[in-house]
Parts: sequence; C-alpha cells; structure tokens
Amino acid sequence: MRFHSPAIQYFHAVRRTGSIRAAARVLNVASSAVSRQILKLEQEVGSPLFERNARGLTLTTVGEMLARHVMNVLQDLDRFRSDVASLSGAWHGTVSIACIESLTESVLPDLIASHRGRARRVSFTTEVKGSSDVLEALSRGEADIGIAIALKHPPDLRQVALKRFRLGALVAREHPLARRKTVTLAQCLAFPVIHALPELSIYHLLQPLIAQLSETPEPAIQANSIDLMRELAARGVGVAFQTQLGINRLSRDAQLVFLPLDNAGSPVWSDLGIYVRAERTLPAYTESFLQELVRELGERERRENAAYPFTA
Amino acid sequence: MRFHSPAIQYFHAVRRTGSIRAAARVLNVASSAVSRQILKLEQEVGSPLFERNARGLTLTTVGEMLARHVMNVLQDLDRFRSDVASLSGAWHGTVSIACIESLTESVLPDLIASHRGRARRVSFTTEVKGSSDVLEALSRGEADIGIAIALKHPPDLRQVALKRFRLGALVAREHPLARRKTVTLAQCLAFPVIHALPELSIYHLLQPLIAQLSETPEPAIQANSIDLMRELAARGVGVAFQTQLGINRLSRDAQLVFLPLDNAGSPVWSDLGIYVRAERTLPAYTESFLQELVRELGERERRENAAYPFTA
DNA sequence: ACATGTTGATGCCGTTTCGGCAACGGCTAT
DNA sequence: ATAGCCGTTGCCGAAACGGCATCAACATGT
Repeated sequence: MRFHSPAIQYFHAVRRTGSIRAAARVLNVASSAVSRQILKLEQEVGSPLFERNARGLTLTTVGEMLARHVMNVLQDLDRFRSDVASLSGAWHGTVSIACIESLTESVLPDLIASHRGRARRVSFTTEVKGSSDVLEALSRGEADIGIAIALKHPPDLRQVALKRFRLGALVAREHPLARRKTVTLAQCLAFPVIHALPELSIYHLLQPLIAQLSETPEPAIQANSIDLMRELAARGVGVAFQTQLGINRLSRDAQLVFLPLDNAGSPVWSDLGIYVRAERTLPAYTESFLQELVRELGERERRENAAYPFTA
Repeated sequence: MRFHSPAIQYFHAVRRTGSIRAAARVLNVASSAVSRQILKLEQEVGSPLFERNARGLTLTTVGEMLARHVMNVLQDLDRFRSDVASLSGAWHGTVSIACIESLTESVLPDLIASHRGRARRVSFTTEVKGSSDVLEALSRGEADIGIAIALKHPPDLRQVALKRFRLGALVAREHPLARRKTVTLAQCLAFPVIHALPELSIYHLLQPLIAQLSETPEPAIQANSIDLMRELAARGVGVAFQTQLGINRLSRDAQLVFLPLDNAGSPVWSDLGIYVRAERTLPAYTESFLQELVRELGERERRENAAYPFTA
C-alpha cells in the first residue's frame, strides 16, 4: 500500500535522519536515489528545502513547510490504513505516547494494561521526556499522544483536555509533618527538602513560590527523577513534592504520606495537558485509547480533589 | 509542483467525474492510463475502490475512505502551496464558497468587494445551493467555506460559527401591517402569504408553527426564490418571510418594511452556521476571508438584534 | 431486434522515470 | 596527511508510465 510518490517518503526520512546517506540506509536504497528525489523536489517547489552543511542537512523555511505537509499526508495515510483494516475486523496498530514521568507510576501502566486486555492487537510505544520535549516530539510527528504540564503550546498542537491536580508534599510515615492534614510551603522548608532540578516542571511550579518566601532553606537534595525523589522521601531523607498521580496507592501508601500543599491560603495546582497534533485525524484505535486516557485522568482528578477538598 | 503519485490525482478525477474516460478527458491523458492507475491502486489497497456500473463508476466503502484521504492530501497540498507563495509576498488563490440564497443580496457581495479591494489577487467562486446541498458540497471538497441554516452537520464538517437572526415578515409600505412594530404569525396569516417551497429552509422553520395555528390560511403564493418572494412582497402581493439579511437597506427600504416576527410570545430564530471541512487546514488567504466573514456576520447579528430587541 | 455509442479493460510498444554502482570533490577530525 | 563521511553526478539496466488500437459488456434509440 505505497501509493505516494517515493519523493515524499524519502524527504520524510531525510528530515528525520538529517542526512541523505542515513536516510538511504533506513530506506534500503542507494543514496544517489535519495539525493535525486530531493533535488527533484526542490526543483518542483522552486526553492531549496535543505541547507547543505558539511555534517548533513537542515531544513530551510520552505523545507519546514513541506515537512508539515508531508507529515500530514503520512499520518493521514496511517489513519486511512487503520480505517481499512478495521473494516475487515482487524483492529491493530501502534499507539505512540510521549509523556512526563508522573504518569509512569500508575496511570499509564494501568491504562495500557487494561486496554491491551480488551484490544490485544494494539501495541504501544511510550517515551518519557520533559514537558517541552513532549510537545516537540509531538510537533515532529514522533508521537501520537502527548501528556505534559500545560504550558503554552504551539499552534500546531491541540489541547484535548486539561486536568488539574493538587501538588503535595511527600514525606515518610515517621516524618514530623506526617500527622498533619495539609502543609504549607513554609512548613516544609523548615525541614530538609528534595528539590526538583530545572528539567522537571515541578521546579518551575515551586521555584517562584519558594523565592517569595525568601527564607534560607535547609540544605537540600536536588534530583531530576520523580522516582528517585519519591524513594528518597520514603527513606525519610526529606520532603519531596509532586502530585498524587505519581504514587501507587497499593504499595507505597504504607511508607509514604501525601500532604496537599497550601500556599498563601490557596492550593498549588499542577495543570496536566493532553495534546495531539492539530492537523491530524487519529486512527480509530488511537482515538479510542485517547478517550480512555482523558476519561481516566478526569476520574483521577475528580477522586483526588474529592479526597483533598480545598477549604477556603 | 506535482510531487504526488499520478494515481492520487487520477483517483480524485475519477471520483469527481464518476467515469474513467471523463476523468481522462479532464486530465488530458489516455483513458487506459487512468484505468491502469485505478487498477493498480485497487491492487495495492487490496480491495476494489469502485463499483463498475455500465454507466460509470461508484465508490465502494473502501473507496470512500480513500477519497477522504486523497481529499485531505490534495487540500493540504493547496495550503502548502499558498504558504510557500505567501512567503515570497504573493498572496493569491481562490476562495470557494457555497452558501444559501439569503447571503447573496448584501452580505456576500459587500464582503467580497471589500476583501478584493485589499487583496486584489484573491479570486472567489461562489455557488448558491440549498442548506443540505451546501454541506454536501463541502463534504465532497467542492467548496472551502459553507454557509447554511444550522442543521445537524455531519462529523466531517466543523461549525466555525453560529449566528442567529430574527425571522421577520416582509410587507410593502402600503400593507395594513406595515405600521406595526412587530407582528405575530397569526396576524400575517390573515393576509395573503407568500410561502416558501420545501426546498427553502424557511419552509422548515415556519411550517411547524403554521401547522400549530391550524387556521386555514388565505390562498397563498408559493415560491422557491428568496429574491422573487422579496419582489412580490414589494409589489404588495402578500406577506413574505425571511431574515433581514436578505434585504439591502440602501435601495429597498423605501418599498419594503421588515417586521420582526413573534410567535407565542417569543421570536422566531433562523440559525445560520458557517462550516468548513474538519480534517483540513485552510490556506492563509482563505482563513483570512473566513475570519472576516465570521466577524461581519457577528456584526450584523449584533446590529439587527439591537434594532429589534426582543421584549419578553 | 438491430445498430450505435459509451463504458472499462487489455496487449503492444516507445518514452520517461527510477534505482544501483562507481567515482568525484568538499569537508572534518584524528 | 590520512581516513572517513558527506552530497552529487554519469552511466546503464530495470521498472513504470502513457498512447494507440482493440475488445467485450451494456445502454440507448430506432
């Protein structure tokens, strides 16, 4: 089922690999063939698509425009293929997800497992990245669904849903704060704190608030792994911060205590966005999973905000 | 700039013309070439795309799926082309509009004229149809922008905006009703009425209400042309019904009087929708006109509802 | 019933396009 | 300087494409 001009596919491969010869290797064709197709494309468009650097190729402005078109074409071709396949009852394909770390602990594995239980022929590819990298991967067509902290998203992405979760402090059961119902940031800062590094979005959520308090905090630990921070907190090393999403209630509830965070009398929210390339119609199996994802995250949002209501 | 496989273009032409030989004529190629490309496509998809009738070809289910994909590809190619062109300062292209008759009297000509004043290189194609035909033409990719009475629209269309206009009675200056500020349907039915035929959407708006009143109306005239109905009303033949959109205030206000219609104490609304194919990104010049259209219709909605406020 | 016109499909053949191989010049890093 | 990678180009065989003439199937008009 390859009814698109080879030029399209070659261009796509060159864009991804950043090199004609590398693209040729991926495509199992001679590099000369790829080179010629690119030259032909440039001639037809009437403008160079790549800048030839010594080390490879970089897209020009026109090249980026074509890349957008080619991505639309190839992604829609995927959808068409899946539509035809689902017509004959075969529901199979691969859902590609890019998301931030908070999801890996329970949300995503639960969802994927349950979805695979129902649709065994649907496979998954998941890649954990920072929030901005998630959006970038989505823009580049390297993922179908993206889950990230809701920043300003580029116009070529569509925010399917926006769920807000309450940020909280994570302490060990024996920690002095563990008996409280809620904590303030100031209370936490009186103890050793496990800070997120700037690569994590929690850093950008909390840093402004911490700066406001302008207290000299206890000597703290910094980390860039949600998982590591959680484990450190469980061992009583200090106070970590995250949403409850990252905590598996089954196993770790015994060791860890989650305390919703208050700051200046109001909760600290972490907004989670679900994103999709805007200029695209998803294959049926992807759309189906996406809806389950939105529903599940909505459910968790509801449950957690019910468990820790904000009393004004 | 033809970097898509000929099969795509041939398929598209065959779908539109409904015949291989007709498509070949349009494409300036031999019919055998078209026939072969279609056969090749069917072999690659693994399923027939057309049903061969004696009189031509009809799409199968799979064919319709491919048609959707091909339409997405070709429309996005258009957008890419216009993006590249606008990069070198040249803003040109054709905006294709399908709309119902009410717009032709002043809204559309005003807008097009003013737009052409600013962007001389943008041309327009407009086709007047019934509401459901407008949506159908849009679905088939025969128009870029559709304006129609807001019915239930198919999922492959996106409702860009929804504006409601008050339905009113149109009578000549000398008509006994002409001095009133508003009229009720019952009052109108006491006089000769110019009815819309079922092909016009006004029919479907008013018929249920008229049926409720269940009075035997005066012998009436029926017509399927908004324009004709308006002219008849101007000549005192009877009462016509339409939104004020269809009345050019400059020339005809002298002859015609517009009386907002009340029924059972509430206004009768005519909902106008602006539609676009959902799976599509519009070229810049089309998007620009679309936004002007939405703004202008919103402006008219505001003005008219201010001129004839509903007093509950 | 017959002739006529139209439909899509097919065999044949010249032309165009495509892809593989080898070689070239430009560049970088060692 | 050497080695390694890069993209491009000339040459040539293979594959794809398009045009022409022809065929069978069907609809239409007489």
